[in-house]
Amino acid sequence: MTARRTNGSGAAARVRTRVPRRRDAEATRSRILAAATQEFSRHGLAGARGDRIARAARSSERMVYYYFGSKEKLFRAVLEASYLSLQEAERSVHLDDLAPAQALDEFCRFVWRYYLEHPEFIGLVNTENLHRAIHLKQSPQLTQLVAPIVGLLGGLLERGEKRGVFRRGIDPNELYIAIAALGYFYLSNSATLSAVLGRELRAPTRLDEHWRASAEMIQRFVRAAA
Amino acid sequence: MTARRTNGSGAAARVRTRVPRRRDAEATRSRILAAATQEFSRHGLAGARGDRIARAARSSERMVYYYFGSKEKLFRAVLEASYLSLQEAERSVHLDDLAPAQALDEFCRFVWRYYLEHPEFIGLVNTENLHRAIHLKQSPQLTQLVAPIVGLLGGLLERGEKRGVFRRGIDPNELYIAIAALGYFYLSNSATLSAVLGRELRAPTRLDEHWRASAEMIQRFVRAAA
Amino acid sequence: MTARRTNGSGAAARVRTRVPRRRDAEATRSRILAAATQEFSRHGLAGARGDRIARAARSSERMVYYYFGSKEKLFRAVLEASYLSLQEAERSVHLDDLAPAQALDEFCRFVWRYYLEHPEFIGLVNTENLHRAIHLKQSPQLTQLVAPIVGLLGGLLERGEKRGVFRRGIDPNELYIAIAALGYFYLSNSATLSAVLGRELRAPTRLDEHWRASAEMIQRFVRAAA
Amino acid sequence: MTARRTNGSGAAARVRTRVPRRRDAEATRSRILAAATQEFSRHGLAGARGDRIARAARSSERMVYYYFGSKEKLFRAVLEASYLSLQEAERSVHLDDLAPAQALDEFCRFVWRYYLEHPEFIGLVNTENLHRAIHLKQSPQLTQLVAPIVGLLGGLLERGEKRGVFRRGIDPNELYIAIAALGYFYLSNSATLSAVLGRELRAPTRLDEHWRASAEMIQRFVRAAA
DNA sequence: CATGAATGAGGTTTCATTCAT
DNA sequence: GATGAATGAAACCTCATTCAT
Repeated sequence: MTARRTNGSGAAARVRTRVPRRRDAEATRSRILAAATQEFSRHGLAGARGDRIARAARSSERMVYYYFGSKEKLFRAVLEASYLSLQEAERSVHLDDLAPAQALDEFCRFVWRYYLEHPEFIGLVNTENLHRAIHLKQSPQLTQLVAPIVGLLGGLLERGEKRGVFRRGIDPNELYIAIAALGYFYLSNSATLSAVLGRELRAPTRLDEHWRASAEMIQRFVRAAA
Repeated sequence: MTARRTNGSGAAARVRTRVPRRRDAEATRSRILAAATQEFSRHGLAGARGDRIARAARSSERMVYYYFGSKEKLFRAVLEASYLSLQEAERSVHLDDLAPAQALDEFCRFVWRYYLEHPEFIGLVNTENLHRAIHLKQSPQLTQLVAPIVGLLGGLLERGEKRGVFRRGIDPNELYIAIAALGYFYLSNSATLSAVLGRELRAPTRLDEHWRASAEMIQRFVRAAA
Repeated sequence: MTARRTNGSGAAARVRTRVPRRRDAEATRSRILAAATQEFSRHGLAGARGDRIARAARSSERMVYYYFGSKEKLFRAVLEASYLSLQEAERSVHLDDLAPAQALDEFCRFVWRYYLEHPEFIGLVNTENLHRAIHLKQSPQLTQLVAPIVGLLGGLLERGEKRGVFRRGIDPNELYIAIAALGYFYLSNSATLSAVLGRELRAPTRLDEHWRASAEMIQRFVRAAA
Repeated sequence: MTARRTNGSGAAARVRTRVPRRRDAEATRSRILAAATQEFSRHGLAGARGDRIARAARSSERMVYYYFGSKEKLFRAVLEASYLSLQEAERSVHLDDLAPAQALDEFCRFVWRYYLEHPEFIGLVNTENLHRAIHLKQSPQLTQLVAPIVGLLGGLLERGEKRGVFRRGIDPNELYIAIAALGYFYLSNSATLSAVLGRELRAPTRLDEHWRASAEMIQRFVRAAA
């Protein structure tokens, strides 16, 4: 029912003989967080199971409560961590050195790649939307989280507009949503869409085709009339 | 599981015009189905509660099992009914009398409206994607369900192409997905997006703005170069 | 959930146009009884399922209650019918024309054959013993049911004793029990015994061997010392 | 399912001699097992009730699942424990120091006594036979369980044969079955037999008489012709 | 004579969580 | 800091049975 953990991180134990469990505790905590991220993403909040999280984290259910207090608090912790990861990734996006159209393409690619490589993020966000974002609203640090990235887009639009390559009057928020929508929806709904369209949307060629079509759509949307 | 009874006992109906509906199987069944549709959409499969469904249907939990056998089978029935409703609605879309661009606009409007007016559909589809479409795959009648509507789009693209108003080489499947994505994602994720962008996406003006921007994007995507 | 029965026993309907359902009712009743016999025998009283009985009888659960009132009453009816069948079969045993030893052999063979050919009887009796014979005790006609057959055995013992081939002082009741035990136990417990002894007790050769050994044991038990 | 804890915390035991046994896993587990043994024996698998088991074990239904996982697994555990108890008891039978006939008598007495003193065993075995030994077959350790005791009988037969007191050609398996049959059937079916024969088979005198008659029958069966 | 609809009560099982050491 | 034992509440589901026609 509950896994035992032979506490034998040899090296660490040898180095710090007086503070033996310190790092270990942190490690346990983060293994639980990682396991919970997968579990909540794959099964939703109601469908997530404490024992599966404990097992996947090579810890015990008791520890989950020890560190996180309750299932809901654990979910909030997972959600916060996931959004912060996204924000951190976004910070690595630098578009200033590129021509506007190319920069926008780069941005689209970033968003698409992030969703593609972080399926757990999509699952968590869907779950949170099922719950009408109540957990998100409880984490003040997460509100207005996307501001910087939208700011980035806004700057890019302005730059492109000045150079005459982008048309005027495009709302950066709407643009952000459109870019997100084209990638997110495709991946989040690939299972039902594949069934219903009768073709496998996760096939590598299809994924690539979709990203290209999406980027094209975004470009044509912002492009100034020739 | 249980036979349906098309309630057309003409004589009885004539005698008692009030139709007490106490032992009306079809009515009970469909009240349960409607209640379950809401419940599953709002809480997912794992989060849905049998007693809430029973109460909302003004029936008993026992009846739920009498008609549908199990929670999962009930979910499947709900899913089938929802997809069939969509298909039926799609059948009412006629685009042949309109100019291509206008027809495409009409199509976008239809999709957007459907999602807007059927939030329960979005909830169900999200839930089904969480489950990797296992229930959908078990309902053979639902596979290839969207084929007709994609065919419609394909015909439209061809027509526009011939008239020289649409460019060539656009995959109707991709176009369908893009149109769906722009509407679905916005509504499905409005809660988290509102929190994270710091603005209420459900405000009537915003909704309208979004539909307009989406339609514009689709038009620009297919439009032949001037 | 419940089976339909297209009531079309053509011939009967044609012959008696005024009393159309009479025989049908009787037939339904006895199909239910037969189905219940199997079900109770195979699953016990608690494990028996009304819907399985109804389905096997090509009738409905409602009819079961219509004819028998309750599960327990149905069980009693089954039990009574089964014991009466046994009694009837016993009435066909005639031993008077045979030499005592041969007659005893014949008797053993009868008992063995009956158990072998009526596995449902064994199941029912086991079930009734689980319930400490409360149903049997409620059916006054069934008490003292075996009296005649024990009487038969008693007569046989006397006859053999007089001829000097059987020894004295053998209780016919005990003899009856012993004969029953050797056959009943073997068949009733064949599943666990086969598993535990590591050999298939139901193999035709084994069955025959056992009957022979049992008959031999009985003969040696009653035989007068040479 | 859950690890056992051999309750040997010496120090603690020394401090509190009363042994409060409140959080004693092994004790709880075995109380549940004992209660379940009675319940399954008395009511069969389908008729057994979880709440009765919990109450009799002075525990909770929840604990039953904590330790045994499901009703069926609990039944399997009960069955295994019961068969192992029998095997253990059999190990205490030593026949080598007695003359063959006397040893055989001793053996018969042991079997009879075991059944008489372990009515729960008979109930369980009957239940398991109702289920065609599916649980027994799932417990590999229990297959071929009776091998040693049959071996014992085989040795005894050989010994008696050499001394000329037992006749040749007797299958120890058949002999074992016969001995078991005579005792088991009498006790297992005492309720129906009593009703049907019109005499109380459980009366102490009757019990004794039966054991004597059975032993006599076995002796006469194996005895070499004078 | 027959039946589909309905149901209360209770069955087994699972869940998130806390106790006691 | 960590753990195994324990638990109340409620989940899903099944059963024998009755209602209303």
